[in-house]
Amino acid sequence: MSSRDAEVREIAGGYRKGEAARQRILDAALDAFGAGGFKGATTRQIAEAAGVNLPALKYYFGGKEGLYLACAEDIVERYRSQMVAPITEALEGLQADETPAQARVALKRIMTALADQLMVTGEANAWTGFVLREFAEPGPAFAVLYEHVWAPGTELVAHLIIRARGQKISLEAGRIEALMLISSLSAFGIGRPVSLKFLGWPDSGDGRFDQVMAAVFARIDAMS
Amino acid sequence: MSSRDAEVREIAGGYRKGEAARQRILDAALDAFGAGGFKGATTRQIAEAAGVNLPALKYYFGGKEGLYLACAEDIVERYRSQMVAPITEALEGLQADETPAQARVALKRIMTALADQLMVTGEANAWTGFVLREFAEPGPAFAVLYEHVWAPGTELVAHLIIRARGQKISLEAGRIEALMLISSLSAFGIGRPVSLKFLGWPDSGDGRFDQVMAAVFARIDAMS
DNA sequence: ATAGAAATGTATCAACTGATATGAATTTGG
DNA sequence: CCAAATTCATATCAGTTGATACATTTCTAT
Repeated sequence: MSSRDAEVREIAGGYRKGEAARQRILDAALDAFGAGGFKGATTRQIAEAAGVNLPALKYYFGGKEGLYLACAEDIVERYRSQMVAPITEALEGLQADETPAQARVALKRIMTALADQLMVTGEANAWTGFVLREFAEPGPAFAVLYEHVWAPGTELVAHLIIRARGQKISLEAGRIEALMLISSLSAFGIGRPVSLKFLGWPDSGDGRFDQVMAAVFARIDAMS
Repeated sequence: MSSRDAEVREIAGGYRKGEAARQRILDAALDAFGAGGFKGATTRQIAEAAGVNLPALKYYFGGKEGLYLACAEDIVERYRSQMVAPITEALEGLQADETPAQARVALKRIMTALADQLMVTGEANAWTGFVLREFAEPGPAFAVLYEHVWAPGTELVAHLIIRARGQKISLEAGRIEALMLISSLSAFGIGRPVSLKFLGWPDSGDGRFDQVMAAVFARIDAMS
């Protein structure tokens, strides 16, 4: 009976006070899971970082696994809220018969928004770490991340690339190029600390972002 | 005193019998650490997979952390043995004043050898997982991997790109391009299972590798 | 073959981890 | 203000993990 309380409470809003705690736990869990993976993060560490006690995790999320899954859903939500605009814009362009040049513009918008999430946003570290670990060894959160974020996003980029190339390459070739274009950003997502060290950059602020995007744009412009 | 036995034995060859066990442990550890990270792998799991008992890990490597570090050194060794040839070849070309076209050829060789390690080699999964996790959250093995593998390899690719572009871009721009070119392979390294699923490929055998390399080559040929 | 070194095996410990039983404190609606 | 639901805190359990003390077996050199 007490094991069902959490689920019930989660669905039916209920009191307002707990929402703050719930969010703090979610944030702390995202950081912890993103840094150390599922097994690398401990519930005690998360609880302490969130400023709550241990049973609160069970109370709000049913347990460690439920918390992990809630993190995945939260990531999907944050991703959606930032990417909806450029994605719908790009989809409209594809349905209309846009020119290769127009497709390149849409592709640049998509990649900029994506790079912004990876490089600039504060929670990026947790975001990328979480997704990457889940992809490296698919777990319970893989399905939701793949279906709602990765697959549609990559497919969209693939179609934009095909359009940018004047429909002269196959769907498969477009998908391969899309995978490589997107994963080339991982150097500044999950691999950011290493890349910054390699470039001798103390931080990734200001013009740094523009320099990286210039390289991405050059790559897109080279699609003929 | 017993804690120093392992180090002594490790340095002075000693008896031959143990080398086989030592190697089995190392292989099992690479798989385990690569799949689950440092905390995700348990010493019992490694010992069982290696067919030895628990204290053997301490006996041969001093403990879990020593084993982890030994894995990093092993990775460096395997990388070196496969990459020495194309790397020295490329270095010689750079010292001679090779043409952009020649630089592109050398670059293709490097990327092919790298992709071969990431995509084809059987132990690739463990390799990429291990390196990636260590880069995501630098631990004790980071230094050796960065200094001996990542930094020199990426710097070489950067110089080749600059040469391929007729010395018309800055060192920094070349480094950024190098980071992105190399990390674009991660889609088929650490992200291989997801990429295969996305492409609808049941496995990554045969012509698959060629298709990916065709995309990489096209990207290199587009450097003008 | 035999002494000593090397390798393996048994048993166990202390710390940590996730989970939860239990109850107190707090908040909400009437 | 009060009863009920919600939120939070204490204490503790059972399982796991890394480590190690200790005994035993196997191997090498002489």
